[in-house]
Amino acid sequence: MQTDTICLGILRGGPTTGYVIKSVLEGPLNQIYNLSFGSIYPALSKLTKDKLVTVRQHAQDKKPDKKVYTITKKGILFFEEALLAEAGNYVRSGNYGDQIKSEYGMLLLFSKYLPGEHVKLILDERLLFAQQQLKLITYDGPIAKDSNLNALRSSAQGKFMRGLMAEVIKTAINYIEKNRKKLHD
Amino acid sequence: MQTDTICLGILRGGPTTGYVIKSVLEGPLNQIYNLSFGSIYPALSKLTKDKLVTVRQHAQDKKPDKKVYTITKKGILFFEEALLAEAGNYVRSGNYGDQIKSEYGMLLLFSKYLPGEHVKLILDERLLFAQQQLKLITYDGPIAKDSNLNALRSSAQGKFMRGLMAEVIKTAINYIEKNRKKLHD
DNA sequence: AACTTCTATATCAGCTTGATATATATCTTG
DNA sequence: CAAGATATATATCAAGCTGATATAGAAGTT
Repeated sequence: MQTDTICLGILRGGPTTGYVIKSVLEGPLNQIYNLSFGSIYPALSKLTKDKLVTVRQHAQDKKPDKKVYTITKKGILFFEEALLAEAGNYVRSGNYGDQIKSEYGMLLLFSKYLPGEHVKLILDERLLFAQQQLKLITYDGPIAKDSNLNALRSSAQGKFMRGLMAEVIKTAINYIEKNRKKLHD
Repeated sequence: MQTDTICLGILRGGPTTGYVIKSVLEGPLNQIYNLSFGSIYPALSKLTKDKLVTVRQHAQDKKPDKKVYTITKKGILFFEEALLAEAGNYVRSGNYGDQIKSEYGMLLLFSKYLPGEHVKLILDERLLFAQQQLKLITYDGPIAKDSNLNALRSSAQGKFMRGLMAEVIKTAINYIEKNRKKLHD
């Protein structure tokens, strides 16, 4: 999905800054997608130039300028057309992620070249990490940050995706616990 | 994981070509990682220059040259050290994939801006695709191609990863079937 | 009081992708 | 059987993305 489309989609939930767009992608939704500032900031500049968003520069006394972006009517139309036009392509992405770079999957595949003790450790750490992720995703308490993230998280779509991710992680944890003996004695 | 390390890891299973390295990554293991030729060929050149692999150029009558790469003793040592050194970093990659670009996840998150009919279609196509993926991963019949892929697929590690992926996909299919009504009426 | 983390924007070398080019062999289908 | 499609095989490159780095004040922690 185009970086532009993703920025517009998040701005559809309300005006916000580039910094917050990144933090939305890094919160409970971090299993789905991520973008670096090096992609977000140029995208917002381009969107501004194309009049799909507007900027209000909050020049605060001593703080650095805070640029709040708002999606325009033109931007809303553009966003919805882009989604419709490209939806078909996204169906064939992996489960869940088409541009997959699973360092961990490769590590396990190659783990036969590692000492058994080390493999044990790697699996222990992994289970811990997975449990942390599960907590992060299923956490339903208040989040400060931004109303934008709240809206996305509590929408029917946000709940659906969080539920899906939680189920997937639980499955993975169970699988590793039951089958790890096959990778080390 | 470095492209170099991945190439070495696959060559650890036996000598082969750049073309086959790509096809190994695209077979039943495609849910874990992928690399383009634009990454693989330069990596193999670099590895050759560093004496971690050697090349035998099979200049066939009319066919284009076939370059078969073999890992050297130096390469084997380098590979195992690299794995050990970096293993800790890979534990904190996502489930499963840290550099996640799930176009589909974003599409579902944004699906509230799409007509219900369209959302229905997207979910139907997705279920079909997931079932295809499941078949590809669980397929246990003979594969021609290369002994390298066969070895990786039938190793304890390969079986473990394929089992994990299969469970995860099954979970996702069940979840979508049970909860899809929340995304369209 | 010192240190760390958070908010906030910006840049850039180096790497990766997806498309494209080239050339032959083999398989498939009307 | 001929035509067309697919598979084998390497290579290149523009466009885009990441991870690191720089900057700087605020707020929280020890």
